[in-house]
Amino acid sequence: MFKALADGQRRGLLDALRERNGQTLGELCELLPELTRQGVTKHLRILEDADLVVTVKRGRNKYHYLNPVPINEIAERWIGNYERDKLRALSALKAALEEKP
Amino acid sequence: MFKALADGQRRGLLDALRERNGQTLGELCELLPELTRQGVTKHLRILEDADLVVTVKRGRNKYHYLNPVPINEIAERWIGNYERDKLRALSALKAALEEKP
DNA sequence: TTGACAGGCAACCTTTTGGTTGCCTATTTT
DNA sequence: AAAATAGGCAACCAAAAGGTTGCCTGTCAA
Repeated sequence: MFKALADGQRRGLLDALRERNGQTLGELCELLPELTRQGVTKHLRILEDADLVVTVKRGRNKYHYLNPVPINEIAERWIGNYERDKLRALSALKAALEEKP
Repeated sequence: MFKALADGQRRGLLDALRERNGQTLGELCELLPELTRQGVTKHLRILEDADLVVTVKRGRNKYHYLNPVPINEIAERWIGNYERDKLRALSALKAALEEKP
């Protein structure tokens, strides 16, 4: 899940879907001209496995939709925890840096 | 930055620092007994480069501190954007899935 | 001052990741 | 029915990530 987000081009795909949801593979390929269709497919597969995009196949097309749920989970569970400790960590950091050698 | 967070053991190190801030390399090594000291060092280097931990060297020890700032930035910039579109994306998703083939 | 302790550096190895090419299937369109 | 369109699958390849071993440098304590 973090791994899926760890690649810039994949984040780019998510951004593209955020701008216009429900794009097909071909449309998304146009946004990454430096990659082949299969390269894009692989990235989308990873995003799909991470449940960050969800797809609908209809006819010979496959439409890709952004799924905001798992990102929300990250925000709430992981980042939330660290946020909770934000001030404490910052003050500990400050204290450590201010101690005289 | 996302890459730094993409590894489970690195997230484990951050968790360890969240529990007790300012640990030395040796202490952190005890938390990952399956890795050698140098393995842990490499992970810490990556976290340091990503500015997720900050270190203070004193004497022969090096103390590691969690830096909550970049995580906060992720939460605000990246996740915030997607959050903003959360409802919109969800409804688009729902609409797409409900369309009859 | 000698030895032990904490950590750094560099070379090396293995697996994963990002990407490609080539071919195949299914749906449209004409 | 034929040709074009949209996508899937599998094998292969290069580069990067994760990890190891071996040795070297500082710092503290006996």
